[in-house]
Amino acid sequence: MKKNSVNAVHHLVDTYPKVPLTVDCVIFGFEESKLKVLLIKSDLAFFQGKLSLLGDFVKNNEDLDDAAYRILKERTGMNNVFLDQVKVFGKPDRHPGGRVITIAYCSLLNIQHHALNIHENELDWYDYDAIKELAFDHKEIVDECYAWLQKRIQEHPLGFNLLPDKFSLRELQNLYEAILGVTMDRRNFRKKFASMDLLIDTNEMEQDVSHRPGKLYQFNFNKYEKKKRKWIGIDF
Amino acid sequence: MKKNSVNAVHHLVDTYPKVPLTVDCVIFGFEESKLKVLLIKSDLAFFQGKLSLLGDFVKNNEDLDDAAYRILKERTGMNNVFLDQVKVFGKPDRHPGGRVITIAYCSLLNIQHHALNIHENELDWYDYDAIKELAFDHKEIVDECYAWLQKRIQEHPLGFNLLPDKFSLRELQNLYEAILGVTMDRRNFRKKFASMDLLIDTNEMEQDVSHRPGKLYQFNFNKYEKKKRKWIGIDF
DNA sequence: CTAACTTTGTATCCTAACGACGCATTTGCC
DNA sequence: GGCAAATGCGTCGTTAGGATACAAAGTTAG
Repeated sequence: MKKNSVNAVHHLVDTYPKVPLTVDCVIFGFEESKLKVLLIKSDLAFFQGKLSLLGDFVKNNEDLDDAAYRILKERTGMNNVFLDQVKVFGKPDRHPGGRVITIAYCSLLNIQHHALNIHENELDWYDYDAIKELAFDHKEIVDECYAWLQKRIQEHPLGFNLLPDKFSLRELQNLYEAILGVTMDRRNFRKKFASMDLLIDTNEMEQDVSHRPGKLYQFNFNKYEKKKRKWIGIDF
Repeated sequence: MKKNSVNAVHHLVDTYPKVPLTVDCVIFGFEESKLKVLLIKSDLAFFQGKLSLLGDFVKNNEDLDDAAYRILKERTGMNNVFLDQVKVFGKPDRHPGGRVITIAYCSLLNIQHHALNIHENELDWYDYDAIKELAFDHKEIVDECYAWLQKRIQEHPLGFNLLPDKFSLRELQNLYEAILGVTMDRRNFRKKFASMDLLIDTNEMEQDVSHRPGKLYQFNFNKYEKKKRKWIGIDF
């Protein structure tokens, strides 16, 4: 009875058109006050020379998020990094080899933490601003993820994933300025984050700076809980 | 040369695992101060009796957004409605008939506009609050879309898609209160929208209300342009 | 060593937005 | 006409955000 309906469903599903499914990871980093993206030389001869995102097909019984984490782990050796689904790209002609749907994931990681096995894989960091053209529709994907990041970083403490464990307020501000493409007043920025009460003063100071060193802080992930938006968040 | 590389790519793509791909539409409506969702009795015997979202598989050469628009058109007869991609759901076991990936789209539409062909299709509106269980993982999908809507409606003028062309400020406030699950001060709400200068006074009044009628307004889509967020949008 | 320079860190002032609330006005209903 | 219910307008106090002043700490050039 039940088994019959399951069989019927299986038959139905078998009649569906099927498409290959991939995951592409837009991996952002931050160094020298610049937003970076991790890219690799495309492995397709068709795109000879062009750069592309890190991606792979989704395995048969693999969850989508797991696929994205797997790619990150395989390519960078990193575990436990921030990762979030952003959007699906599925134009019928986006892949030269036939239709391929891809799910874009955005990831943020601390460059210092994984300076490893970069070059052996033809993998490297590129300034986001300098990216002109990529293989497939990857330029479009990167841009969507960047827009997503700009928006998200203002309402959620993601930025800290891009910084070292301990950072100065100036580094934090440089991060925000680089991502949002604006300049802000140093003192108001400080005031803002001080009032949020989410930074831990480590009682350590910057080293190797050629001017007055600033205090180093850590982000207090424990203390953070999503603020309940007051209704008057209505703002458009 | 080029043809060779194209052939090679085709062969590569052919080796990818393939999955059926569907689109599911979460269609919100608003009536009697309540947020509604358009649901249909599942066409699978497996889910006998349970309700499900409006969905269909994506055709071979069909763009994803087009598929979502097609479903809306087919099922509701509506064109030109608001529609946006929200998230992909791809747990390997989310469909009883085998793996099926689905892309959730969120749509908002004015119930008055399409009171048509509802019942002939076993299609009907249900209070969002009363939805307890749905076929597949559709409950989870609806909830994600609802969360998406709550967030989105505060920063983008979507709500007007759920209202008649002409509406009173009370109706507008009821909409926001229903979706955000809060109560707001009537006078501040009025002040807020007045200051935004996006409502056109139609010089008409409500009809058929059992108390003092309010003015009717229209939303001025032309005048709206996305506000540039001041940096200090940082708020978490 | 000292003066000039750079950057950090704290405090103050002003304005605009927001939340709370008072109240007169307009309609329906008895 | 009087009451209830909702609309429409205004005011007041608080607060967050932007601009600016200035002292403190450390580096570099003479």
